[in-house]
Amino acid sequence: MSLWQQLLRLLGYHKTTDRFTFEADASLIHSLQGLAKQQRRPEHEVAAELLSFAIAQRDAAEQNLQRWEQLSPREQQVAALICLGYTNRQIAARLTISPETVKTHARNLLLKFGLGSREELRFALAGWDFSAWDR
Amino acid sequence: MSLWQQLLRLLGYHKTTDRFTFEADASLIHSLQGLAKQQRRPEHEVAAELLSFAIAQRDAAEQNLQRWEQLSPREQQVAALICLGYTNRQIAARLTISPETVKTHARNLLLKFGLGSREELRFALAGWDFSAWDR
DNA sequence: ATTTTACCAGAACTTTTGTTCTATTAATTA
DNA sequence: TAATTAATAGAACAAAAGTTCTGGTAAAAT
Repeated sequence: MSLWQQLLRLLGYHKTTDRFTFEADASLIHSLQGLAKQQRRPEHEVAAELLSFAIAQRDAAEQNLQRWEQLSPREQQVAALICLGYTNRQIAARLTISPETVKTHARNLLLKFGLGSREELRFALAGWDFSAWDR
Repeated sequence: MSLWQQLLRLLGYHKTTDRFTFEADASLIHSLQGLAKQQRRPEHEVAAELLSFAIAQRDAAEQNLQRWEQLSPREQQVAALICLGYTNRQIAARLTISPETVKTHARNLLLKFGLGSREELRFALAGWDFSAWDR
């Protein structure tokens, strides 16, 4: 019985793996084995924990999406550019407004997110892809 | 408890009973199903991706530990307090040095980490527990 | 019709971080 | 022994973010 099948079984699944998924699993199996050996724990246990960790990350991302949707168009623009790492001055130049206005929008959107700084915003939305806003 | 042990603990290095693991799996199944449904993808595929993501996080943490160990005692102090969210002034007061000196140590430790700002440091070490440095 | 609210715009002032430089000391290297 | 390096300490200046305030307009509520 393969590791993946062990995992699926642990998770209560009884599906067979197709060929594509198996290839991806090969590298995962290797990583999992390395990690499990390092931790001296069974692979399936390590895998379950890693999944739990990853899913928690996703749940937080879901909540942030709801907050994102409450932003005004302008606030979303500013938020995206903040997360892309631009300074107020750079954002201002891009949106043809003043840096002070950027700060105002930043303040407002942070309030809607319930965050205290743009660093927190960048941290909260770290897994998001804002490349579409970077034209 | 050493920092390494703290880190391992944060990374979830602890023994669990079969029973605990089983309970965790039930919630995992639920979460996985929800996520897979949302993404309209097979559960095992989503799980593989999540695992991949989680393992990448772990690898990065390992690398950061090596960099941490290259820091001088003072640099570790400053790094820990930075990650706990203190300002230069606050750190200076605590270590009875000037804020300028804090900045110098910050500069030096960031160089050793290969990072550009304290925000990046806080991001890189986000999963670490620095409470022991917060007396 | 008037008031309220959300959105967009902006400025003055403060705080914080970043950048570049200087100096001393102990340990190591040439 | 002199030179080099790492660690620790510090300051001047610049850039960036944070804080508090103001103002105009359109739409919704009173």
